[in-house]
Amino acid sequence: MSPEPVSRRDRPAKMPLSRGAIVATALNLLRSDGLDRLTMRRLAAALNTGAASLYVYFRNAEQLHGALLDELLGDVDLAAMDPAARWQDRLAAVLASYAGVLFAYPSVARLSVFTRPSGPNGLRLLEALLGLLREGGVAPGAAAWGSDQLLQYATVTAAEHGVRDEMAATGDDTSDMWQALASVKADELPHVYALRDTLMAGEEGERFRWGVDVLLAGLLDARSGVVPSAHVMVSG
Amino acid sequence: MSPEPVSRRDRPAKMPLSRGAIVATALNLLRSDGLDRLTMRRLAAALNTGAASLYVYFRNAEQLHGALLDELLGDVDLAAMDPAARWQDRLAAVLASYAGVLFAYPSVARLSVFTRPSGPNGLRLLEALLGLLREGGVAPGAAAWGSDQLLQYATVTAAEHGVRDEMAATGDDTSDMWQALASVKADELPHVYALRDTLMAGEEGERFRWGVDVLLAGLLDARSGVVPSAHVMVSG
DNA sequence: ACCTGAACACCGTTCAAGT
DNA sequence: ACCTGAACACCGTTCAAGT
Repeated sequence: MSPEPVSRRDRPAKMPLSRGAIVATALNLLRSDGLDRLTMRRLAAALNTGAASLYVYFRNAEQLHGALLDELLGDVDLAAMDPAARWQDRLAAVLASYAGVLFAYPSVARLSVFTRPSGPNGLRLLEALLGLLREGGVAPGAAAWGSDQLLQYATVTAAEHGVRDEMAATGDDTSDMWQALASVKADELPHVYALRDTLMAGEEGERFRWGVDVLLAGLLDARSGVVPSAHVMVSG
Repeated sequence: MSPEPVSRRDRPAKMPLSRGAIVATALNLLRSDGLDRLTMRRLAAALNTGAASLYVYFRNAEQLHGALLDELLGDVDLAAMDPAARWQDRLAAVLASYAGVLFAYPSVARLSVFTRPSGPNGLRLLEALLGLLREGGVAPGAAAWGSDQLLQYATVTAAEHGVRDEMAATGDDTSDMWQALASVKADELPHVYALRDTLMAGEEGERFRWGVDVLLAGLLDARSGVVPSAHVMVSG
């Protein structure tokens, strides 16, 4: 018998394209090469097809990124702590789990700053946060707006961490901010000068937890803990 | 007499390149075409030269973006209010002025999320914020870390506004989040369902001011208003 | 030192043509 | 309906060669 013809360019046998197969392959490429190298062309090549084929399943690269983000959010632990713990600690743990997922994919964190997670996993995360805030006695309106602020804070913190990582990897480690602070003069910018060490001090996780506590204290504060009443529309 | 030779490709007479000239031209291109179209090649063409010439003055595109950002921050009004007003209101006004500058350059806002403003104008803004927080009685450590959180909040809010603007301009106005919230079922995600209108409600400036107040209340709170003491290094 | 054309190694997206 | 090769209209950065 004659040998079976090998599939094009000697790649593993082609499986049919599908949103799921594309996302799975994209995730692998993301893990191995990072978001910058996850291009439509390279992804298509990994799937043994041409870039044009991807546009049958995703309107554009941005929509693909959104699907990737939600896939990743499936790893967030929504009950990341002893249910007997204080609600604040459980909320911080959920946010830390979310931030941790983004830490593991630094370039995705950067992307997620501008892509509110609206897929099923993103909505589950939102539900968990709202539940914890309501449990803690945060008013409905403040919970709604506050959940957004908390999520935003965690996302940006993770994204900044990712950018720092990339800079370190590039060997571009002399942060402009460090240099700028080092040359500040006491008589020109006295507050910056006095606090120049504290501004950059602290371990990341420690600062993150501190920032979450600031937001929670603010949300519980009597003066800021409610939103303009016209916007509180509790339905259901 | 023979006619004077026109300069290459009939452009205005070439002035010598310099960091200043490059930044000025880049700002014009930014205003007219947006960041996405401000490429090294197009910028060089506007300066009547080749892209390679820009690399004499800027290590790469990112460094150019940083210079652009600091240039823009020169427009931030650091005394944006009656000095007799409450420090909270003055601080909110400074942040609103900062956010306003970014609103005027939506694509730069996106960029500034990952480029801490470390130029002279950025440092002046930081000095103003630290001064106001100290005046309000916020402890040194909390002022240092809190100024970062406030700046981050303003930056991301402006950047999100910019992304929304761009989507509206593209006609891509059916936000994924809106669609997702509309199809949430009461029994699956009860909190999200109950708050689905409030989550997206509110005018941007109103939400922004509310968020600033949450952060300030949190920073003034006795429990979160201090940072781990090991990090408070007041020098000078 | 400063400047440049040309080259290198890529991009996202569209479209006519195939199956 | 799904898939594709080829084309369109671009990118950032480097480098050898010029002035």
